[in-house]
Parts: sequence; C-alpha cells; structure tokens
Amino acid sequence: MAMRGVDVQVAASKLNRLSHPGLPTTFATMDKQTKGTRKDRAAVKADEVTVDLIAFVVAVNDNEPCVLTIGQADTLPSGPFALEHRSLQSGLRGWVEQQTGHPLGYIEQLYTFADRDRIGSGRRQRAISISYLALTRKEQASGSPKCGWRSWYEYFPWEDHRSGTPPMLLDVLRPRLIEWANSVGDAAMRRERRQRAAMAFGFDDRHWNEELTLQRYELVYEAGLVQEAGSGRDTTRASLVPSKPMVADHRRIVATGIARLRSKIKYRPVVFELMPQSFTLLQLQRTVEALAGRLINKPNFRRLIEQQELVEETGETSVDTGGRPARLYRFRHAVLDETPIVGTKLPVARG
Amino acid sequence: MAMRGVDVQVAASKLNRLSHPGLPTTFATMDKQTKGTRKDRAAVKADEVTVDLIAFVVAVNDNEPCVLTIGQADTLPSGPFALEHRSLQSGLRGWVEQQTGHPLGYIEQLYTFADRDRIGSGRRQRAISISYLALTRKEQASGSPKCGWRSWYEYFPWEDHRSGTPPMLLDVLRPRLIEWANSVGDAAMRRERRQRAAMAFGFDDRHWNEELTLQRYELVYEAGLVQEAGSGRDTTRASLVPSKPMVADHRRIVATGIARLRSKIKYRPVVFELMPQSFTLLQLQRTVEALAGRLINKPNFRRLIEQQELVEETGETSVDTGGRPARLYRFRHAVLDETPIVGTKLPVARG
DNA sequence: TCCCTTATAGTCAAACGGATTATAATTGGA
DNA sequence: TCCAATTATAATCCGTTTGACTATAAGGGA
Repeated sequence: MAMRGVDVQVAASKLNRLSHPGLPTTFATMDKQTKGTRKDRAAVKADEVTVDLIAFVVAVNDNEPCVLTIGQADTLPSGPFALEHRSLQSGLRGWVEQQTGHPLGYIEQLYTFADRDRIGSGRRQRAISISYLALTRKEQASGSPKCGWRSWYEYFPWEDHRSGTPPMLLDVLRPRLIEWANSVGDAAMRRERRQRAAMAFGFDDRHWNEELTLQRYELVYEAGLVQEAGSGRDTTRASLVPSKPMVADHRRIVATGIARLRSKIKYRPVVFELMPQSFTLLQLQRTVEALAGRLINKPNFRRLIEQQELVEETGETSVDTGGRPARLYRFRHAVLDETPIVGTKLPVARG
Repeated sequence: MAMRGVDVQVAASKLNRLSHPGLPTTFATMDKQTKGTRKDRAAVKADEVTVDLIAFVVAVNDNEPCVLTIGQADTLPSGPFALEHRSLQSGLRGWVEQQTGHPLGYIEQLYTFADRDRIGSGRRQRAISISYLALTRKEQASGSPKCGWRSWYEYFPWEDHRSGTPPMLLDVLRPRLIEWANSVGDAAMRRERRQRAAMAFGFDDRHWNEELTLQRYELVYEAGLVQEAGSGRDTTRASLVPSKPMVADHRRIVATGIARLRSKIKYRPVVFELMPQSFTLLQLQRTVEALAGRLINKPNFRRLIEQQELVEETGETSVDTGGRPARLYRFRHAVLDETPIVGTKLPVARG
C-alpha cells in the first residue's frame, strides 16, 4: 500500500492533478505533503477559485457503450458552477442540456479534482473540477448541432474483452510496459512496476479484472504510452499505444466513470437507466456485457435476473431476434422500494 | 427510484444542501432542476466561490469507533483550500494536523457539497465543501489542546446494534417516524414514507442493514427528529430523538463516512489502518464489529480472514485476554500487491 | 481442583455460482 | 417441404461458499 500510494502520487502529479480517485495515499506520502501547509486559518484569505462541473454521459447503442462529447475535439460537456445554479446537479444538467440538447436522467457524483496553479488572466488561481457520471438513452438526443456519441473503447481499446483478450494488449501494451518497468535503475522498483502492470492487466496467468480501468489508465499514462490533447508532455516518440486522446484530463474522468459503472452494475440495478422501456433478456445481457467489456454466461445471467426479480414480463414478444421470438420484459420499479441489494461480505450473526 | 429521488431532494434542500451522496436523482426531479439554468457559457463570470476541506477522522479505541472533533462544540476539522496547498489532500492534511496535532494516514475523498448562497461579507457567494474520510490510530495523537475523540454512536445512537436492537429504535424512533408518515395528507405519500422508514430501519420483519446509515440520517432529519447546531430550524418541540447534534451539516458528513466505511471494510482491507502493528484475531473482530455496529460470528470471521490470507502470525502470543492466550498477527502488506479483492456479482464467462 | 474465560479446530447442511445439456420456436434457404 | 441455423428457455450437475453449530485446548482465579 505504501509503495502504491507513492506511485499513484507520481502518476497524478504528471497529470498536474494531485487529487485522484484511485488508490488512496497512506503514511508513505504524508511527510512530504504536510510540509509547508501550516498557516493560521484566519490569515488565509479566500483565494481565487473557479469550480467547473464536468459530465461523463453514458448511453449504450447497438451493444456499444458510448460517451457524449462536444465539439470536434474529444471533450466532455462542462461549464463553470455559477451563482444562478440552484445546486451542483442542476448546474451540471443545465450545461449538458445547453451544450448537447440532451436532458439527463440518472446522475451520480464521481470525483472532485484540483487543478494545480492554473494561470488565469494574469494572476494565479486554482481550478476545481467536480465530475459526474450520467446514464441516459441515446434516442433522447434532440440532435444538437455539435455533439456526438463515441464508443468509449476508442479511448480505451484495451478495455474491450468481449471478443477475447485484445491482441494489442499482449502485442503492444505488455512489451511497452515491461520496457517501462525495466527502464528504472532500482531493482526493487523494477519488480514493483512489473507487478503493478501484471495485476492491473492480468498478465502472467492472472485474471482480467474489468473494474481496474482507472488503475490501467494511470499505468499507461505514467508509462508515457498515451498522450492527451493540450498537454505539454514531450512523449512524441512513436512509443504511443494506439488509442484516441481526449482534451486535458477528460480521459481520466472517463476512466474513473467506467470503473465506477462497472462496479456499480453489480450491486445496483442501474443498467435499466440505459435500457428502453421494454427489452429482451438478451438485449439486457448485451448491454451489461458492453459496459463490463466481457461476455457473460447466458443461463446464469438469466437466473440471476430472475431470482432477484428485477424484471417482469410485458406479455409481448419480440420477433426481430433472428431465431425464436423472445419475451419482452420491463424493469420492476418496485424493487427500488424493496430491500436494497448491497453486497454483504462479512459473516454477520443473524438474529 | 423516482419517488425516492424526490424525497431525498426534499430532505437535502431542508439542509440547505442540494448535492447529496445518497441515492441519485433521476428523471422525476429533472424538470424542476433544469429550469432557469440556461445561460451562455461566456456570459457567466467566475463568481465568488470558497472551497472548504473537511475531515471525518476515524479511530477505534476500546472497541468504540471514534470521530475526531475540535473545540467545545462538535465540529469536524476543516479549513479553506488555499493557494499554498499543493493538492486537496495535502491541504486537508495540513488543516487537520494544525488543528488537532494529528498526522493522517489513509485518506479517501467522500463527497463534495455545495452550500446554497451563503452570504459572505456583504455579497453573495457560494461555498463548496469537499469532505474526506481518514483512518488513523488514536495513539498517534500528540495530545493537542482542544480536540478530542468521541464515539460516533453518541451522534447516531440508533446505529449501534452490537447489543441487539437499541431500545430507542422501537420505543422512540419508530412511533415518531410513523407519526411523521401519517402527518401528510396524501395516502400514497403516507405509504411511501412508511415504506422508506421500514426499509431504512428494518421495521416489519425486515433485516437491519448497517450500510444505510446515510439514508437513516436523512430520514430522521427530514422528519424533524434531529436538530443541528446553528441551523435556523424551528424544531424546538420535544419531539426530538435523543442524540448529539453537530455543527452545521457535519453530522451528515459523518453519516456519509460511516456508510462508506461500513461498505468498504467488506471488500478492501482497510480495517488494518485502524489496528496496531500486532493484534489478536478477536481484537480485529471487535474492531470490525465496532465499525459495522453489529456482532460477527466468530468461527466464520476467522475462516474469512484466514482464507483470504490477510494476516500472518508474529509468533508471539497475547496474555491479557482473560482466557487462553491468543496468537498475535500482523497485516500481510503483500496482499495489496496481489489480486485486489473486488466483489464480483455477475456470472461472467471464465476463460 | 473446579470453574470461568477465551482460543482454536472442526462439522454439517443449505445456498450459491459456474458450466453444461436438452428442448422449443422461429427464419431462411436448399 | 424439409433442413439448417439461430435464438429462447428450461433443467441439471457439482464444487464452493456460507451460516450455524459443536468440540477441544489453554490459560487465570476462587
């Protein structure tokens, strides 16, 4: 944990971000951080701070998980938190609707970052970014001028394991990461880097864990294998791994959101925010698979859905399946008023 | 979900907080929220915003989970995020160490709130609060002047189920909540309120779920059964439930932190941040029980710890157990470099 | 010594989870 | 028309996990 904390810290500072949603820091980083911050509370005047709201909006179309972007560049919808906003959430909703014409449904706060000493209009100022995850359906798009949906796997090609392990993971990423690990002098640190890479990407007979999206992004970023638009980094060598960059640190926010979503679908029925009113069980499964980036065992998935009583039949059937017609289901909204499904992992004493 | 979202929103607005870590809002609240927030991005100037860092610091002493407070009032350590802070985390560490003399180890961001139109020095300004959860050990306290540890169950007496269901839950809370539910005219809303209360508190043969701490606090707050210091609320009637108030919305932050911690101990080995170097398995169990607020089955707990290989024997034994001496264990830090334990709940296809 | 306390090791049955097989109902083409 | 391909749906099998419980070991104190 200690060493992990240090390395995440290093990675983060390269991104000019010192707060990060990844693994928390611990004692190892404490000494350095606490120095130079002692000041009397009254003596600290309210410095210039701007607060930005930034949205990672997700929809699934044709079994492809998509992120809503604006402009020609790959940019997430965002805007400053202003006085007329009634709340953080309403401010975010306003910006997204204005920039994309897309009304938001489910919203969940992701993480708050602090930019480091952004120079604004002559004097130093801090920028705070509060990021949100939003789930919606594509058809609700009112076709706004300059916004679009892009598969999030364009930005994270190594995250899609639905057709097996992507070739580029073993052919490109692995050798580059090993090279990066070996490029450091200290033997212990070399081993530690290799182990981190192996754990995050499932090398060396380890299992692929789809929830480690953020750790993987931080790793490839730290290794200089990806480059973001507008960053002054000098990684112009051809050692970059093929993937689409985003503006500033938006790709990091997307990675945070993917990780959160992949974790959340396992204990909360949030998938249905992405589904149409009625759907077949296979459509539901394909949507989950799109998010998780891996295939799911069909009979077991159906059993899981049924025994949790998440859905109910509409009585109708879908014909456009290509084979036997499938029953159509709808989400049982009543489950939200019943016992919330949370993961218990402690041997609690019942009664 | 829709109705839930609405109600949480109401509860939040009473607290003068419109962002909340509880259940996310969904379509039901959308229309109201999006109104009046349309404005051109360039036209919005950077308004006055202050950013506060606020810490919920936890330690467990004598099997009692404690929160670190400052001053005579029940206040969490906090301070403004300032230019000289290298990051959000380092700013927080600085404030806590300065105000309490206590260095922090494990830190994790909790949630970001937005205060509503706080009036500061004549003109309107917004206040943003970024809250953190910190885990530490009490012995590291250098005995700072005016800070102290208090059991968090003083603020949430209904949360401690280690000695069975607290009497006040059924004797006081339940009738008051039913009364609150019945005080509304609409029959459907009455039923909805009763159901919410039953779900959160485990009434009517439902199981107690220790992770719903925040929902429970929001419920008793919304029902006017608790009152915070400095709030202008008029709930001065004797209908208050016996519990200790905190300053402003600090109790809500603590509730958020307790919920997060109770959830996290189930899938990440964070308990050890609260343990001394070496400990017996029963001490470890008692610490988890203190956090979870409920008893754990002893043999099963030991089996769980052992099969996950979280600890290793130190070789020594503890004598002050009152019975047969117990082996002493220490945390296996290596597990953090091994496959991270995350809760899989999807029937993924292996291989 | 007896009794109390706690530690530690084991058992047992039910539930869960992953994998597989079997059967049903449709479409499209030979 | 009949067969092949495709998808839906039901059912089974079995090893693992999990909750509840029992039994034995090892210390202290009256």
